[in-house]
Amino acid sequence: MLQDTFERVLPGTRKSTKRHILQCALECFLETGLESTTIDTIRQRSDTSVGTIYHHFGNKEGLVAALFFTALDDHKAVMWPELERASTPKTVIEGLVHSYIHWVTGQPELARFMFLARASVATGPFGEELAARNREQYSFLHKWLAEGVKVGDIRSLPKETYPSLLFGQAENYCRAWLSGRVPTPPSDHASVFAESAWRSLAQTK
Amino acid sequence: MLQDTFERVLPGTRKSTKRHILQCALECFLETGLESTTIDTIRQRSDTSVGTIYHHFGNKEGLVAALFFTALDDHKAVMWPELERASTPKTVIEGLVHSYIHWVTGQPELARFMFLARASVATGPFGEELAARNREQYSFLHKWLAEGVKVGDIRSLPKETYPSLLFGQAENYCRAWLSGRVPTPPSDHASVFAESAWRSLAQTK
Amino acid sequence: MLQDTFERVLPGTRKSTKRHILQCALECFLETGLESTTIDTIRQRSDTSVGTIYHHFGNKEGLVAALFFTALDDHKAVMWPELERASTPKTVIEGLVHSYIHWVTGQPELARFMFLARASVATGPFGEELAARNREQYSFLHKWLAEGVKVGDIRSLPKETYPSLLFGQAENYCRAWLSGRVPTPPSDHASVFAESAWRSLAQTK
Amino acid sequence: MLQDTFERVLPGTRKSTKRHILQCALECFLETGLESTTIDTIRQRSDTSVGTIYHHFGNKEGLVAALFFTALDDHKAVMWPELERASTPKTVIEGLVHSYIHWVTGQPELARFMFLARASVATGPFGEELAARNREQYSFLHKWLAEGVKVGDIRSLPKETYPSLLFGQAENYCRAWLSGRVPTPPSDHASVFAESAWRSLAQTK
DNA sequence: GATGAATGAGCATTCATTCAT
DNA sequence: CATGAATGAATGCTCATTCAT
Repeated sequence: MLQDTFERVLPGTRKSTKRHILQCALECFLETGLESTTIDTIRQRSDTSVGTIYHHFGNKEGLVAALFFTALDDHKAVMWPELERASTPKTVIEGLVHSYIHWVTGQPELARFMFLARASVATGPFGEELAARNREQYSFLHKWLAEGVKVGDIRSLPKETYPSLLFGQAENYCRAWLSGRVPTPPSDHASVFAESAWRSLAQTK
Repeated sequence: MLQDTFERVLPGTRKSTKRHILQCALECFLETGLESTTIDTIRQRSDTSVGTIYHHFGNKEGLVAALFFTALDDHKAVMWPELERASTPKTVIEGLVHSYIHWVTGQPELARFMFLARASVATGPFGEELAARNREQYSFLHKWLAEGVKVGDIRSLPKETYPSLLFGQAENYCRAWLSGRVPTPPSDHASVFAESAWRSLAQTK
Repeated sequence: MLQDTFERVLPGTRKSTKRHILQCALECFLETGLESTTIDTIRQRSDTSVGTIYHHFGNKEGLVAALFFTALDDHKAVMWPELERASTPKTVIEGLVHSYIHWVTGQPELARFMFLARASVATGPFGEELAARNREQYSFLHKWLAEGVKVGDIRSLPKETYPSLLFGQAENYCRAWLSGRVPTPPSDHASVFAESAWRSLAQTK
Repeated sequence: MLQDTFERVLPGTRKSTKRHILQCALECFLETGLESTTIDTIRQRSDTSVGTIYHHFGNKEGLVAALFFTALDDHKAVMWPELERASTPKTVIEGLVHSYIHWVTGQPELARFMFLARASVATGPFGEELAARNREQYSFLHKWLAEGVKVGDIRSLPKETYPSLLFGQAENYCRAWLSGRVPTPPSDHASVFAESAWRSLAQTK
């Protein structure tokens, strides 16, 4: 299953070598952590050479970033459509939480890697790119919410609290599941988190 | 202000040297990260010698753990009393969120350090100690919630989702604030998160 | 101007690719040094491929040697004729110094490269070829000087000191100019060095 | 003999380890060249550890610089006194050349190393320090020469040509000797170079 | 001729840790 | 208690060179 992650995620990437290294690196990072994984570990697992790794990714940071943005793209592709589904506010809000949980449950490796690598990527040379993508992603959400506030469906709250109210609970549980602190997959509780998000955001008349 | 953190937190520690090293190490870890901070960096900042550092903390992991459990103790001392305050369920739930946010806002360095070091401590030789403390801490909470469920104040939900529902939103925002992604301190939005937590957990009759 | 160096120096080289690589390699070596210049740097600047570079020059050492001997040929072509000009000893000696300075001033890139690469070439597999060329070049000079000594025009001195007495001062200044330690081009002081060389070598009756 | 170089040159250096590493590094650099000598080569020869080498010198560049400035100090200590010897201009000029040759002949290892490392040091982070020392050193010489010009003993020439006229010939021969191109030590020809320098600089009435 | 992916030995440097003083 | 010289395994990365296409 893990073997196929990048065939699905990066179907355009013909170069099997590059994709293969990404796959192996992901496994190494998840097993051993970002800093503890050495280039040589990845080389052994992927059965290539350090030269090849550097040829394709420049350096370790570049490899991490390539992996991270691949995950981000995949995450985004699952999340976006939800906002555009014409439906009631409740359905959209709950749909967003469901989508988030669906992605994490479907791609636990990529999800864990994103939690693992976010701080590192944000600090490194690709930090600005990451920040830009985040801004772009949330601007859509904020536009949708602003509309909901105007119509009287959504509570009027400080803008910066919305993402936390919407995803905070689900994310917290996903972290716990991904790190093994709780055994039950978030998908089993998706409705709980979806409903709580709606309770948190809904304007009660 | 930062200078006094450990005088308040570790009033018993007479040895100014040890406390001084802890303070300097905290600053280094926050500025440079756990792995990137070297013993020599801490030595320079604290103007001692590597020998002294090893004398007091055994090794780098021990230094991190000392710092982490100091923070955990402080955090716990602020959080616990809340559960014991006799009051309405709503007040207790909201009080817990307020306490959490109060601590993070009052000890941002320690809070950031806890987010920074948790994974490392959990994996290392002090992992079991950390897990035990967590179990102990949450068992009180779960007992209190079970009571609320029985009485009909609290929604009956999977036990493992409660912590996420209670703290997830506040924690998510605190992370964002501590990492600089949002500028407004969580204390400014404490009521929002407190109320949302209550909405998420309250049994609506 | 630099663009044309090899069109003048290597007019026979039809293959513009080869000449282009030589030109780019020269620029790289001068800017970054012999060892610090990598094949990949040259590849980037010349917009070719490593394969092409290796196809034409065998290896890095071969590229350096090709450049060096090109410079040596050019240098020789300017210097030789001077010895054959029928004239007074003074004119010949001064002419040699003038020629040397004229070449360095006219081909500062090649001259700098010769100073840069001589040690490397002398140690490498082309060392013997270089030594042979040097012997050949100086044998003419020594023959001419021996004649001058016999006739009583030139001081009788240890044979091995003549090259140093003749070119040492000019060379020292040229090095200083090429490395930027002095701003005035050697051509401005050519007569000073020419006259001093003659003073050093002339038999005072 | 080589063993004692640094006991004479750095008598104040008590730390035998540091001095020992300097000595071994000098030998390695002379045998193998600056770039081709690896830290590990020096470690093997000095029978210490890489950690110790880095502890004392920071990095390879620092080791080269330490060696270079040690040589420069020694060179300076031999050259300076000559200018202060009250004597005829001819004696001073010839004395300077003799001193130069005497130092090179007496410290061939240090002399070779200076030729080897100068370019590297000049380009690196210690370049400005080197330039400053050179300026200081030559300012004395230029003052002395200016006096000689005023009195009518020394030819009036462009200031920047004097060092080349004075030392160029000797230096050129020393380079040839140190690199093995000529077998006879410069000391055997010291008078030739001293006299030629005087001929080059003397004002002929 | 031209290309560039692949190779892997080799290198400078880092850093936690030890221990004699 | 304090010091800091010494250690050496480990690591990220470089780069000349090869070779299949």
